[in-house]
Amino acid sequence: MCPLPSPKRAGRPRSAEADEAILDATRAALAELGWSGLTLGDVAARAGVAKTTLYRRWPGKNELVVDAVAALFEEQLDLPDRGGLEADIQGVVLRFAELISRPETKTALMAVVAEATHDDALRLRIRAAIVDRQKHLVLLGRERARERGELPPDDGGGPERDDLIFDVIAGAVVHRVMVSSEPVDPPWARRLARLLVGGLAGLY
Amino acid sequence: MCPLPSPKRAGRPRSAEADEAILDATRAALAELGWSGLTLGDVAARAGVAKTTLYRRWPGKNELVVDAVAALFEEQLDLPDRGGLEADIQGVVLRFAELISRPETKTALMAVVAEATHDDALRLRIRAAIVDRQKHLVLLGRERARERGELPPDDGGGPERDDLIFDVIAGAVVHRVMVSSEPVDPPWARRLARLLVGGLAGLY
Amino acid sequence: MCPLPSPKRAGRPRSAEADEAILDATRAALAELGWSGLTLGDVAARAGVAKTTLYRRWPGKNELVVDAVAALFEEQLDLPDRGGLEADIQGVVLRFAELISRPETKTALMAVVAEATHDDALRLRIRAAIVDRQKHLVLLGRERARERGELPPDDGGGPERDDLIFDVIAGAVVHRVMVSSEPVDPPWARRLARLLVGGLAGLY
Amino acid sequence: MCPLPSPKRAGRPRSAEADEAILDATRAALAELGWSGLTLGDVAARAGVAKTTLYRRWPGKNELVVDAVAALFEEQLDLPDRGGLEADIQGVVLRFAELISRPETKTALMAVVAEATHDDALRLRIRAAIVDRQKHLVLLGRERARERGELPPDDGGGPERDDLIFDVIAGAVVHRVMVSSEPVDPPWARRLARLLVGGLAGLY
DNA sequence: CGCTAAGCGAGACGGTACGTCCCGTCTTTAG
DNA sequence: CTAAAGACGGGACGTACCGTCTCGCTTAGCG
Repeated sequence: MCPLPSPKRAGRPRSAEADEAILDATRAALAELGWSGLTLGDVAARAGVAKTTLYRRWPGKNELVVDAVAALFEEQLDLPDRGGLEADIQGVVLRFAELISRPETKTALMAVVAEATHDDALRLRIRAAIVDRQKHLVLLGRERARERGELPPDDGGGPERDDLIFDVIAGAVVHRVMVSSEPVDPPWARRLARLLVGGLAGLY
Repeated sequence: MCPLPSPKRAGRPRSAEADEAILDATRAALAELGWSGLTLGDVAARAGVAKTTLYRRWPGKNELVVDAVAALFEEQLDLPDRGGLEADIQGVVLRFAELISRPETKTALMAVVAEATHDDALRLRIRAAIVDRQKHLVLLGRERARERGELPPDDGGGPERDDLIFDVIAGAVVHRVMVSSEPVDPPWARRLARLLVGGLAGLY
Repeated sequence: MCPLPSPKRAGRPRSAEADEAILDATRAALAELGWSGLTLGDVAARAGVAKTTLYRRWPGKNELVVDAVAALFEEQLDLPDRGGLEADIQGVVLRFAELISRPETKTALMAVVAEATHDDALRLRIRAAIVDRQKHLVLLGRERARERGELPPDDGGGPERDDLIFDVIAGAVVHRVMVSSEPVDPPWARRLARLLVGGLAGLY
Repeated sequence: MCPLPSPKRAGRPRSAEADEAILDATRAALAELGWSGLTLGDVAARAGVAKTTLYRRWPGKNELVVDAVAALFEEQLDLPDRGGLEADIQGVVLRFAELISRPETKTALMAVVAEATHDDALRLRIRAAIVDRQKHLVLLGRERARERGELPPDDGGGPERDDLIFDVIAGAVVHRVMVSSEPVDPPWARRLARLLVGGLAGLY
């Protein structure tokens, strides 16, 4: 993922345990203290690792947190086929909500996105590690809908439509959780899914 | 607005110019340095004011920034009637996008929301100063649509529907600007509006 | 001595107690830990002071230690008249030895002199704060000897003779204490004094 | 000399080139950076050697520097007979001055002596490697003077007199070079020699 | 002649101190 | 009582070295 030194190196190799311990400690500290309370010295102490070891791998708080959070998104790439577009959307919504409602992601995601407004490299990292993985789920759902005939086949409309539907789903979930501070429960998810299914018909 | 109005006080009164200078300096510093680069000492220096003066009025960075950004939302409460639901939604979307695309809001909004995950008072302040004002626009648009007969009259469905449509609109805009880093231009706004108008029909 | 800001200043004035506490703590830490074990953070903690307070007054370890040690030399400027040149020299020797044999000076003096080989400002500081005060005693003794007629009056021989006798006395004492690690006791001092008195006769 | 000679060892023997390269690099780094700027990592890099190689031979900075400097004193053990006590003293003085005025010795000697105030083993090492070699010269000069009849034969006065004259000569030279920062040139050396010859007459 | 024990380079490791920056509070003088 | 100025105690920062360790690779000598 992030620390990818050249495959064959002289000297003592980096400890893989340390990597894992640091990321675990980061998530724990985030959940406990929040973004602004997160201290790299504290993370190092929790991980039983020297501060230098941490800085050898990540340039700073932002990048570390992105990787720590990204790990949570890593294996969530699949989604059961629920048999219909509306049900699939509802599933995606609940999956998103589950991930971003965890205490460690809730406090971290917005903060790193805020930092990314002044840091292009960070933005790319976030996109590669988190956003694109979420997007994959949305596109997967649309593909299934096409195969089922619920949506017309790809007409070469380009990626704009991808972006629209992804921004709507992800944005709505994030906004509800973070700004409105309301839970994303199955009823809400179903209403959102119904709204989108109804609207998509008119778009294609 | 925010600094405790303290109706009757002895001694030299507080300078009103200072308030404005501080908020202006805060916005300038935000746009220039981003949230994490923002320093209260630096804001005070830009405003030509002592740090004490600043702390006398605001308890900390978070609250100051909320007020500084809220001022931008203050007079944007109205929206011309564009004659139809889809056009009105498009108008709201573009209005939102315009506000949160400014450099000072872009970097600040996400950051304070992130802080608010661990600070209830801050969350209330954000809601009162910013979110509710945005929400007002959305509700205003729905009311007009009802008056025009584009939507059925209020059936007492409660505030859930308000929350859904607001989270969808605001969330989509924020996500496109902040996460996808794509512009919210009239074509995109129109496609979003069409999606929602299509979907709303099925919800009511 | 060292922190001499302009006489009239805005803002809170620097604490004189802090100055004294820092210098005391420095001497204590020196005596306890030696030069290389001395830590500015530790000094600050002993003095009950923040590290920043310390750095606001002194640029680094070297300068702080010079001032801390110099304070010991400050009031040792006088010397009782023992009635004769040899006795006066013996007195000076014992006085020197007493000062540089203290644990805090013993470890510190050589170290700062070593640092001064690469730092001209430090060398000047040492000279002004410590060396010149020692030298004063030596010159005082020679003046008395002239008044007593033990030495011929000043023949305009210039400062070279001052330097010779001072380097010999101070150097011998320092070398015995630091390098030979032998005590400077009255018998040794008397033998040194006799050597010098005998030799001085031939020089003038 | 210093790296444990370990008469019989299995495995690959230690590189003798490395030893020399390390000591050379140490002297170069000392002259360039001074004591406090000297870094074992830097020495290793200059010597083209791994840090481990260095630590396998010396326990630390102090010991390494003592050995590096001592090498300079190693072959300076002899002194031409100048035909008289005063001339011999002058010769010794100039020889000392030459050695301790080099940039690498100037900065190193005082520093290791300062460290030795808290480290007995280091003090012994310094004495054996450096001080005793200097002392040998002084005693050699006195022996010659006795053979010439300039000084009375050894009356069993014990080593105290050795220590006195040695501390005076070495101390004066060191003090002039390090503290007074004045050159030890032939005129100064001659005046010091004359002072001592005159004084010694009265001591014996 | 091939084993084996040590040396060697490289560089990661846990740690300590550094000197700086900012925080939020305080103590001053001036108005 | 406010304001500007600036020192204060405190805490985190990111860096530099320390001295140790773990690697993969020589390199000698002994069996």
